[in-house]
Amino acid sequence: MPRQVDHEERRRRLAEAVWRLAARSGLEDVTLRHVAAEAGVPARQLQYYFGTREHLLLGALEILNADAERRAAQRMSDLGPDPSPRAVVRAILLELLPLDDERRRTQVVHAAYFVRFLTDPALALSVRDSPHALEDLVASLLHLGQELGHVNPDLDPQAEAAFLVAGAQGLQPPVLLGQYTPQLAVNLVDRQLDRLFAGHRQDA
Amino acid sequence: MPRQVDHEERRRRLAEAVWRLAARSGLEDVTLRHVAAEAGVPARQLQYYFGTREHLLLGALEILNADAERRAAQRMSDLGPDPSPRAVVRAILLELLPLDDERRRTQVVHAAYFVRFLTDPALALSVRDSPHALEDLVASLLHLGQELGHVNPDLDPQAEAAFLVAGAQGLQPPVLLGQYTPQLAVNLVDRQLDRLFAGHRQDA
DNA sequence: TGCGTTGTGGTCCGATCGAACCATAACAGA
DNA sequence: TCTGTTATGGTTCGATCGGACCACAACGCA
Repeated sequence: MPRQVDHEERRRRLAEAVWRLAARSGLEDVTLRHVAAEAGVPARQLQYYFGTREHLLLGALEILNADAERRAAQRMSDLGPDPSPRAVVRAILLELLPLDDERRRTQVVHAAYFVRFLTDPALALSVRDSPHALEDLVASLLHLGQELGHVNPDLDPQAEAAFLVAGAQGLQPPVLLGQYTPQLAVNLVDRQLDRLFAGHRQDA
Repeated sequence: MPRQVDHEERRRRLAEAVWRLAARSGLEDVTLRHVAAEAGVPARQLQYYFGTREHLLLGALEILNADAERRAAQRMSDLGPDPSPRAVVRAILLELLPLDDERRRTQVVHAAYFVRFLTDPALALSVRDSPHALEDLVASLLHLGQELGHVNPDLDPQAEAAFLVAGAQGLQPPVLLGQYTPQLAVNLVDRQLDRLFAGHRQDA
């Protein structure tokens, strides 16, 4: 194999150019020429590494999702050993808020792709593979919290988890638009956690 | 004035074609030719009634927003005279869910425009004119509910209102993607209303 | 030293883009 | 009936689109 080149590295650089353009003005402006100019390479490279524009969009999204997942996993393990259910739920929800440039970028790019998710079957797989994974995870943590006596045993973990996740996701637009500060969004989430983790009985 | 033509009617028809295309595959496919074909008119008409493509996108969005506002107002008045705070809050939140074709279309088109809202100053005005109007309205209704003894006086109306609205808005994507049924989303909202309108003291 | 695979750069093609341009049909008022 | 505004249709332009094509540089292997 001649001309040793790191394919993954190349694809990542091109994908990053796609993200920047998509976040700036939507998929509309993600043309092969613009991406090439943004990445500082001849347009021909895009064909070589991704083939068609459709594959470029799909590939860029996959890399973005893989990155986001890795960062999320990292922040989860940063919680240390044996984190409380509340801390884990909080970390999950904060992952859904645009609290830094990486999360902001991920969420804006997802917004740019969203309408395509509705119709494009290839892209739909990127989001539908585990539709309720987050909600189920939060629900199980709430259930665990109930067993530990941190959470009111009367409430329905699944329903509360679903609304918690929806709430965090619904806080994205106003924060991205600058209507809410990130801090306010975090406060709103914490307030809900205060309510749920009210500690009805400290003993098991 | 010759050739009596209802301009508003024409612009509406063209705007509807924009909505259909935008909802189907995003702003990317909203080209002058596609819109003309979708509306069944020569492309020239779009120039005449909207000027540039940019003005077409902006105009179509304004008509969409005006329609949505009118429908919302209609459903509010359908609540009858002297509706309970809970009924009004519920109606507001359900307006944010894709429960029929019109709401679904409105919300999908908004999603298609979203990334533009972040950067395009002209479009930003369409959403930023009253950033907290909904939250404030819900908050005032929760406060009224507290005075009527329908709502726990301990909770913070503004914070709960903000999270309610965010939650409803965050339920849009899973419903649009078919991961949640509309009925499930409504149930989740009603569950939160059950919690908030717990009726701590029935007398004032 | 060739040889064949791998990667790069530049160019070209047909299609389509947004928008300008022009001719003319329709019709209210003089 | 004539006139000028209003509206419509069709055509054309330069730019840009996605993607195909071709020549060739780089390099491991025989």
